Amino acid sequence: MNPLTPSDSSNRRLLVTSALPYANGSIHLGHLVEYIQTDIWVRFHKLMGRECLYVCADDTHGTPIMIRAQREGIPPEELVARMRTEHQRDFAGFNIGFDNYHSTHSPENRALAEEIYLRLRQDGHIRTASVRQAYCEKDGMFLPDRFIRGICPSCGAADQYGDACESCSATYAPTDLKEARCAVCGSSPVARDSDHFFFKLADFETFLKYWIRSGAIQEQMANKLDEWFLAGLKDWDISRDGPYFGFEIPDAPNKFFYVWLDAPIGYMASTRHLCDRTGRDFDEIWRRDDRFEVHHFIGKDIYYFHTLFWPAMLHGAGFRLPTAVHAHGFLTINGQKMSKSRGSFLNARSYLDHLDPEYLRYYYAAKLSSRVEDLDLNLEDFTSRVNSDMVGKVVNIASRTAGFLRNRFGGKLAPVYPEDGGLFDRFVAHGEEIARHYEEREFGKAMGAVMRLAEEANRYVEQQSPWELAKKEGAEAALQASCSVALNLFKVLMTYLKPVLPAMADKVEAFLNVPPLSWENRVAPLADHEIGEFKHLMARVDPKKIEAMLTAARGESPPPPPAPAAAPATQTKGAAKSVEKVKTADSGAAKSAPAAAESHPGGGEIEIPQFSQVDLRVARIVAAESVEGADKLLKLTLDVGALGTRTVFAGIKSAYAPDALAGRLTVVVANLKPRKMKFGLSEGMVLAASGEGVGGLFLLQPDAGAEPGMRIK
RNA sequence: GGCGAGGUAGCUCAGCAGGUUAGAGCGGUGGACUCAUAAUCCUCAGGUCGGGAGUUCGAGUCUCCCCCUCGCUACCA
Repeated sequence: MNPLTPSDSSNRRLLVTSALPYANGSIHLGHLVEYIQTDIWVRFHKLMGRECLYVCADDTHGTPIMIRAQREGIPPEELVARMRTEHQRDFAGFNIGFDNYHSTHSPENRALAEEIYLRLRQDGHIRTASVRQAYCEKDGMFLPDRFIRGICPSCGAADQYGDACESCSATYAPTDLKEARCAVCGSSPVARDSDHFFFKLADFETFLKYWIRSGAIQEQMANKLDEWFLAGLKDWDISRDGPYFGFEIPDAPNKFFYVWLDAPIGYMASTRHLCDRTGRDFDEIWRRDDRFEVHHFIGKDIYYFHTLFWPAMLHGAGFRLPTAVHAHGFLTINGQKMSKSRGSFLNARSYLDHLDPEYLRYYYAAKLSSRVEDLDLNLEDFTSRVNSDMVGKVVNIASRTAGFLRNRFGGKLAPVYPEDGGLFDRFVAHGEEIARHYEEREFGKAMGAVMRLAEEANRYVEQQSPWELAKKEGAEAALQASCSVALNLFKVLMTYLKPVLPAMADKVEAFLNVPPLSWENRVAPLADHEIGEFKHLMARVDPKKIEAMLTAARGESPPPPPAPAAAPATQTKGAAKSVEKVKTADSGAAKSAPAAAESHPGGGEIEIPQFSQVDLRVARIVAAESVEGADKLLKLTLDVGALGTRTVFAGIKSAYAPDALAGRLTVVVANLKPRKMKFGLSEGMVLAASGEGVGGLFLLQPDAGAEPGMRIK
């Protein structure tokens, strides 16, 4: 038997977690893949009558939180509290049913982090070493790589992070960066030594090698981990110098636990909080492994924290190990990675403002498997799938038969469950297969099985033709019988869908006038029973609302303007590629076919507000010079009046000599997102005309009298 | 550059211990019906299974090479 699917025993007890969302950002649809996946799994186990505890918490520590709080002028505790409220509200909106939601900035977490650390230290798994790091004297703090910006030592690109160049992909130490600056205050950092604490991961190599092949993690993940073993396990730096928002390390003043040290411990802290609240025994869950299963659901991006550090920490500190770590892939939207700049970054809140959460729960369920695969949210597919499966197939069974029972029989089902040729029993029997799919996290297969049954139920109604029976004299019993059968089939299906659609299940329970549906009680058909009034169980997805959601999302972070025809044709290869992606994403989000939109980048109508998003300005070319190493680019220095001076790299060298440009006026896209190019930062785009197959490039120029900085509209 | 995942009908995906005419849902076509949220039921629609080579009596299904997409990573976890 697959170790990931423990044998079914009715007295299974489980603790289940989703990864802790970071308190620095909002919940988005990508996060929700995981929370919905976990929630469905948890609800399934509860539906089966098992004890299943679902805990989570906000992940609150680290430099990004500290700095953001500073910028907002509030204490980090306040920021963290606010984000937690927001997160919990979003989760509630999607019916994520945590049994406990806590915070890593909690006394429980501090106590457990200290306990684990001290235990590891006592057993010799912690060592100290001096580390040289960038230090900002003005801010009085060490700077993580991401908080250092400077010029890439390899290619000279400006404004790069301290660890790697986004322009040329070079990697380096922060100390190699030219003209390094603190990302917070802009001053130059200095190198400074400091003692750090390291967790000696290599002490656990043998144990880990065994554990990752024990069936606790997916094979794909285990394969990837082999790479790390091959490279050799390195000690893990678990301390940070103050100021740092986190927990101070025992016996080490002004040293704090690195955020990733105490984050997974948050699973335990939340458990403890739950136990204290409900009188359960924490030790029974986390200090021994024969009472509870412990399952972590995570994204594939954080697998090494959960499959190397985390089990090693637990093992070293004398706690139990997770029963399993389940990783899922990333979300794409219309085939593309979610992206703020492409306007496809959908927050949980934006979705909830326009659409029913149950749509998304079903759609994700229909596409989720146990494998580590990315999941694509294709919005057209989303609409047709939800509408046809949920409304057309499932809800329809009830909606087409409830009326007869209500109008002709006062809502009464047949006094005895009618002869149905074994249909009901087969529906019940399919529960075993569906349960197995749920258990194995093959939700897509589970949904497929349910839909096949829904089709069968509709076929049954078709064959019985209650609307014919309703017209026939003396066919009352047959009419009542066929509708009773259909509704009983519907009830079984809703039981199967309850983990995915808790809100609809509630409505159905009210409609059928029955106690909460459970896996066990699905076997008993309803007879001699009065149902309630049938009301709409689910509205169809309205494509207009999807459009509204996308528009709103774009409004939150305006995308680059639609590619003007005169975009400089010469950019680096990588940059050109990015521009194309932007186009594809935009056309994909619109209702026109992507292929058609791509072949006519200028096609498709837009509204004035969209056009107004492009800030076109008159600019005077103050200076123009050729760029060393670039054969098509000219570096232009532009005077844009009140907007100041801009540097723009334009691909017009083939048509203009630098000397001929100085002093003349032209048009610039002033709000184009600055693009890092190999030769420096380009802060806009000048407009020029060019024709397909026709040579030449013609820079736009306003009539005499225009002044630099004037808005063009 | 390294590693991982993937490229199957218009769309979303199954299939893969190699074996009869490659499947499903949606969309599309034609028909039926009118109870139902223009839902449902029946029928049809024929995609060189990314390209090439190989193994085999026989390959989406195995091997090798190549192309493309996505992601991670780049002696820094």
